[in-house]
Amino acid sequence: MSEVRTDTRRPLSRDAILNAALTLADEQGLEALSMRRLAAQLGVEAMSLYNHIPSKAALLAGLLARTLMGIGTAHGEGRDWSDELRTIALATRAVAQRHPCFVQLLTSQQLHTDEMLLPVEATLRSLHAAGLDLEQTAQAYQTIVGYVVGFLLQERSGVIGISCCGGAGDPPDPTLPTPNSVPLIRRVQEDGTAGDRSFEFGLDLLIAGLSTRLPGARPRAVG
Amino acid sequence: MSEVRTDTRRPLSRDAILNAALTLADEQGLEALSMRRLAAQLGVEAMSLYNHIPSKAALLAGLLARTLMGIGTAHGEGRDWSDELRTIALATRAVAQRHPCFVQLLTSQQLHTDEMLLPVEATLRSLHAAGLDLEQTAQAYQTIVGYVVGFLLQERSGVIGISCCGGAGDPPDPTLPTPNSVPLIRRVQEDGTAGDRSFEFGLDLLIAGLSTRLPGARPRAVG
DNA sequence: ACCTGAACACCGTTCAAGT
DNA sequence: ACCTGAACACCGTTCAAGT
Repeated sequence: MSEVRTDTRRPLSRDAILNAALTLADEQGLEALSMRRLAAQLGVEAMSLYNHIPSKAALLAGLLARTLMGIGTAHGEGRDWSDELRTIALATRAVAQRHPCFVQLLTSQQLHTDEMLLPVEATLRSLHAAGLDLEQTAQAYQTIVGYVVGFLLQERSGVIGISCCGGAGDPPDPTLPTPNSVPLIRRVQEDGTAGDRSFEFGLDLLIAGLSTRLPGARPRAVG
Repeated sequence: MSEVRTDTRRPLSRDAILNAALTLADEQGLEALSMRRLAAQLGVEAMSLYNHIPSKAALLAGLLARTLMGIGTAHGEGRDWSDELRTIALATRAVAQRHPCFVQLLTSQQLHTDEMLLPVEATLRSLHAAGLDLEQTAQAYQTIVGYVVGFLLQERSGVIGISCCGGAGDPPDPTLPTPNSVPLIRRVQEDGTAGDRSFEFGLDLLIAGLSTRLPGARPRAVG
């Protein structure tokens, strides 16, 4: 309203842009995040953003890096590598629950900047330091991360899986379209997919399997 | 050249459109698939497509349904449910290798039409018929599909994981940008991620775990 | 019935101009 | 140094018009 209180309108930094972008993507979905809409939200013209961020791809990379940081490093939080893997898996799921756009962010771009690779590096280091050799480290990482991301994809936005049509999309048809074409899916849905329990079920299955197959476990990394 | 041989230019059906779209997406990447470019490839104007396909979303749904069909149903191909799960997992990976755009197709939209849900239904039926109850069926399905899709995401296009920066994107920087910021990732990459072996390692880990935890296995479904 | 041109409301991004 | 308007090359989609 009044152009006297210019103090309230903050000076538009890269950080402020990332903040606004993240809440916009979380609340309205990643597909609603356009440079023009983001600028409008910040009370500024679209082209002003390019003074702080080189491209939209860089913006998305920044969002992914920022959310990835929320996973943490789990350094020394577990007594052995399997505890650390478990901690990281649960932390990843927590981030996905805190930020609805996280999984889509993660699965729609490469981890090509060092900033985004840091959490990966930290996890690998944590496994390696716990006593796994290079191949075992890669194996454990790849298996667990595969499971976690795949599960989250099913959980969020109903992609792939069975989850009850929830997520970003609108309900496909209020009136059941074809009543009995896929009956078992409906029954499984009505039975209810037990989210937390189901996630930890598979997670513990994997970790237990890895523990018996990868002998390198050590009680505590010294130094 | 000659407008006499109109016979060679096929009459543009939904099927021909899907075929052209799939090869375009496989060869140039899903982000290169636009209605206008697809039409140009078919020697037609963009708006002509709307006579056969209601929207771009429907086009993508059709592509996903078509590629999903390639997984097959694995009905009676395995001796028990764990063999059937294994068959489905390997078939899914085979589709991903045959169609570079498959994983992106799968992780970027919901399975909201019955056409796309049919392979899921077939898999569930196969598990249920093998002796698992409803909750066990959901559990086994969710765990395996999570792992498979997550692994494929890492494998294709270097999303998430460690894989050697390959995939749809161009190499981020020929001159190594920051030589020692993420040293362990580089070492793991150079060590080489053993694709097939790594996939089956985790897969068998999961299936073995499921086998011991889900007691409902039966040697052969009767009828 | 099927194809088309023009048009609409959006995109990301560049660039010369403003302050 | 930072913001802006106009412009460019793209999108998906509608609609009235052609055959």
